[in-house]
Amino acid sequence: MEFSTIEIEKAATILKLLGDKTRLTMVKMLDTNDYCVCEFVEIFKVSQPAISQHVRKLKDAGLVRETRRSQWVIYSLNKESDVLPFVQSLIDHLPKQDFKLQELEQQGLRISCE
Amino acid sequence: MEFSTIEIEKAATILKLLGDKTRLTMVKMLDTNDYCVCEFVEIFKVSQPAISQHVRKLKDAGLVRETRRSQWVIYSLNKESDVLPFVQSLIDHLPKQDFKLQELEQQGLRISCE
DNA sequence: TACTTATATAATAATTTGCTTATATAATGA
DNA sequence: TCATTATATAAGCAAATTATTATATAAGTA
Repeated sequence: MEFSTIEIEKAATILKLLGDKTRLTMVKMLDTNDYCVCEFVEIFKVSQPAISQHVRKLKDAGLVRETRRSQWVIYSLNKESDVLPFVQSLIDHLPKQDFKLQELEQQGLRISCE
Repeated sequence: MEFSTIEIEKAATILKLLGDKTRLTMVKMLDTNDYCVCEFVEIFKVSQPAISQHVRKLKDAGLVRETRRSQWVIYSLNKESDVLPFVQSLIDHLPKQDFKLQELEQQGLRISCE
C-alpha cells in the first residue's frame, strides 16, 4: 500500500464535508493562508451566519482550528488532524486560490490584526 | 504543480457524489473488480432500487460504465473519465474491499455470466 | 406464450442540508 | 458605561437526499 489508509466510513464523512463548493474552497484557501470569518464573508457572497456555520462544520471535523485575535477569529488548517494527509492529497489537485487573497487586498479588505 | 488540476466546482460535485458510504465503497470495489447490481444488493443490505439509484448517480457523473451481459448489468469503472485521476488518488487511500468479493464467493452469490 | 429473474423508474416519505433573519455574546474604544 | 464591530447561535424554511414500495421493462427458459 502506497499511502496510509483511512477507514471508508471516515473518508465518506470527510468527502461529504468537502463536497460543498464553499467549504472545499475554504480548505484550499487555508492551505496557503489563514483567514478570518469576515474575509470569508467578503469572498463568498453569503451571510455571516452562513459562513460561521460552514467553518463550524470544518472545526467539528477537526480539520481547522480557530484562534481569537482581539475581535477577530482566525481560522487555520489543523496540521495535527489525522485526516489531513487524506485531505491534503485531495486539495493538491485543486487550482490555487491565491487570486482571492489578492482581490481582498486590492479592495482594502484584508485584515491584519497585530 | 504536481498533479493535473480539476476545477473546484467539478471537484466539489465529485466529492459530494463520493461522500456517501455506499457509493464510495462501490467505487473502491470497482477499482479491482466489476460487479453486477445483484451483487451490490447482497453486499449493501439495501433494496435493489436503492442500489440502482446509487449506480445511476455514478453513471451520470461518467465515473462508471454499464454493460449488459444477458440478464445482468455489469458495472465497471470508466477508465476514460477525465476525473478518474482525481478519484483514483482518493480511493488509493482507502483499504481494499476484496473481502467483500470473498464473502460473496463463500455464499455462492458471485455471478459468472459467460 | 407464460413464468421467472434482473434491473430501472416512479411516487412518496423521512431526514438532512444550507440558506435566511433575528438575536446573543465578546472585544474595542469613545 | 454605551456604541460599534466581529462572531456565534437559534429558529424557520425550501430544496436536496436517500430510503422505501409499487410497477415497468428486458432477457431467459419451460
